[in-house]
Amino acid sequence: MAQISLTFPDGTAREYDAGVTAADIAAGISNSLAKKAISATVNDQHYDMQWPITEDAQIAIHTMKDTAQAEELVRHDCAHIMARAVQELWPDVKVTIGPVIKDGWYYDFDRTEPFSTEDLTAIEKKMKEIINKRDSVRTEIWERQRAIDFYTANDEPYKVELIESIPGDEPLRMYWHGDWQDLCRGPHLQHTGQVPGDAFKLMSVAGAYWRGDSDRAMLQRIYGVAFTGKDGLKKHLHMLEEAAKRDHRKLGKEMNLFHMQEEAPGMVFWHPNGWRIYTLLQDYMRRRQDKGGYVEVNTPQVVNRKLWEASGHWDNYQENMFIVEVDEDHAREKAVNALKPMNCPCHIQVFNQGLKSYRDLPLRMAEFGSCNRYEPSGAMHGIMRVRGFTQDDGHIFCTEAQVEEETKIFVDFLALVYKDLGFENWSVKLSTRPEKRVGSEESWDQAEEALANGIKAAGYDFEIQEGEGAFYGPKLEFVLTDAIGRDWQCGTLQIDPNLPERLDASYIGEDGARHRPLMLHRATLGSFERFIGILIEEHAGKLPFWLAPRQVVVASIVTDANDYAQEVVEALRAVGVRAEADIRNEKINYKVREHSLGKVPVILAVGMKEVEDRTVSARRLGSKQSQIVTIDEIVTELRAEALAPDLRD
RNA sequence: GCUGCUGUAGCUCAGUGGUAGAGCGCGUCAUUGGUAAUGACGAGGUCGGGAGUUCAAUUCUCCCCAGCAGCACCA
Repeated sequence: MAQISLTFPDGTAREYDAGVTAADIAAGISNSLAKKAISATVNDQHYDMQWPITEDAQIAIHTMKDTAQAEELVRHDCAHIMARAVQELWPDVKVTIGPVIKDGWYYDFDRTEPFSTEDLTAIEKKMKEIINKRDSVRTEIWERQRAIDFYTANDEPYKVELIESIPGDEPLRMYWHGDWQDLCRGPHLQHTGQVPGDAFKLMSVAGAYWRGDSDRAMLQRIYGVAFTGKDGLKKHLHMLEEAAKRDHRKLGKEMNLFHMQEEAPGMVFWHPNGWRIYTLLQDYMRRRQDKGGYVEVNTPQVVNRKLWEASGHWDNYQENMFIVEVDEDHAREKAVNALKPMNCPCHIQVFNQGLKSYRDLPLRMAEFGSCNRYEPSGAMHGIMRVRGFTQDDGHIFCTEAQVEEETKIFVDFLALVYKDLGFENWSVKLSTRPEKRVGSEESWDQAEEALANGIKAAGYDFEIQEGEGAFYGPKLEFVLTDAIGRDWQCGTLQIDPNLPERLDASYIGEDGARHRPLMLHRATLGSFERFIGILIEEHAGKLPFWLAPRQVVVASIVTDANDYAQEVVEALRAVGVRAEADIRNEKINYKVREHSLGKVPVILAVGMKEVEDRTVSARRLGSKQSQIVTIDEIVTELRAEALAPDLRD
């Protein structure tokens, strides 16, 4: 038999027969390792203990201490164990797929009856039984047709379909533990007992379409989380609890920022506190955009269908538009209008007024544009996904040659804004040409390259989302993450040669002839609604001082200090700090507690001592300590802090 | 839009086939207190909307609306 040489992490190399498995190797090293081993990394590939190794390789054998590998295996085995538990409890349930995801796994089942909360408990119990059986995991490679015949005979139509959709005719890997069997790439643990029985939990059931296609069967998906030990699970559950406290819907209520109600689903009623944040953010963005060379415009909310027909929205986006029919007296037919779902067609109307020269390009046009989209009911989420929202929208009219430079300028701009607003972690995605698209391959090549180069020039890494671009052009997405780890696209930059064409935008070139400009759709925050939602969650409601709707409360300790409290408030207001007096007949403890819960960043307590000394006792949100300072000192300090980042020196 | 769950006082929630309860908040009074809840008393609800079953529905059934989780969607 041929010999191969395997090199271990400590650098030693050993000779083995070709086809040796990690299990053999571990057994050759020690009994305890053979028991503890869970998998191996062979030349950077994650190997099952049973897989034969046929070539010289670097090898590392893993135990549960190797968290990355262990978590992957535990979660993957949990998926299988859960599927087995479900089929043992309800033998007529059909299995489909069950991948590992962040923190856990899910598995999709086809079952007529819905899974109830009690069912989940029963499944968990059954899973623990299976784990306690310590059934060894066995794997075999099967010919494709044999696998198809097997699943056909076992009445598992989804598995048959899966195999048929796998391209090529390579043999497939089959796995067993006990009598239960699944088609799976692996790797897996050595036996079910290697899954810690106290470190997983089934979290929820929800519907999910077979193969992610809304035209196909709705399956039932069970989500679970799993870790390598029970501390991991405990930490995770605690993290979820903490995240729930940052939820912008909860904080929005607690801080009295906004509300929503049944009569206007997906529309925000901004309260004074929330609207303060909104306008501060808008003022800030306006100043930034002015400095960034944008011209601001404002365009109509209600526009006749003719424009939407010309732009293509009428044919492609109608089901997402609020349509307004007006039955005018004496009119032969009803006037049909739509609330604008996007600002771009209107911006081209502004661009089209008067002849434009190449000297006008790039022309950066901005609008805080209110849009309405009839979003599917299930898509709505707090103020992050709504039907009425305002974009910090902008369209850059430019030539192809200017795209790369404009991209870099925009990314720099966005990075500056995100930094000002306290975001360190955001990611960029480049979505490339989709299957259904317009335009030549060359123009797509050029557009994708320009975006990639622009972002690289700005100094950021990006991830490519193959085929996720708009039908008219590629796009950059700037993604922020909410409290419980859901990603939200906020900023965007999209190249669009299509709309200028459809709406006949042109400029006079150096050569005296008419040319078509390109249009770059871009937004930095995305929408104020979504961004404020993210902002609240990122800061857990404790907004930076300049954005805090209520900045200072001056709380009197005794009634005799009330006038003085009012005087301090006036001194702060005179320099533009948002201050209010709390002279209610309540104890200072009560006032401190209430305003702390209300996330007011600074509480100034004043009693008789402060009245006599002309001082305040200042307390920062989150701090247990207070500090005695003079009125002048606190006014100077807070006045500086109240400035938006772009107004500081 | 799809699957499942939920909807009771301003908020958070308990509860029942015989038209409802707590805590907080709110109002009044007392209290003048030193950095995360002072006390007493009081007001407040067609139990999401509609229909049905029943002597009787907030409770059971159906339809609708909204919210929540996930899926799909987000040119």
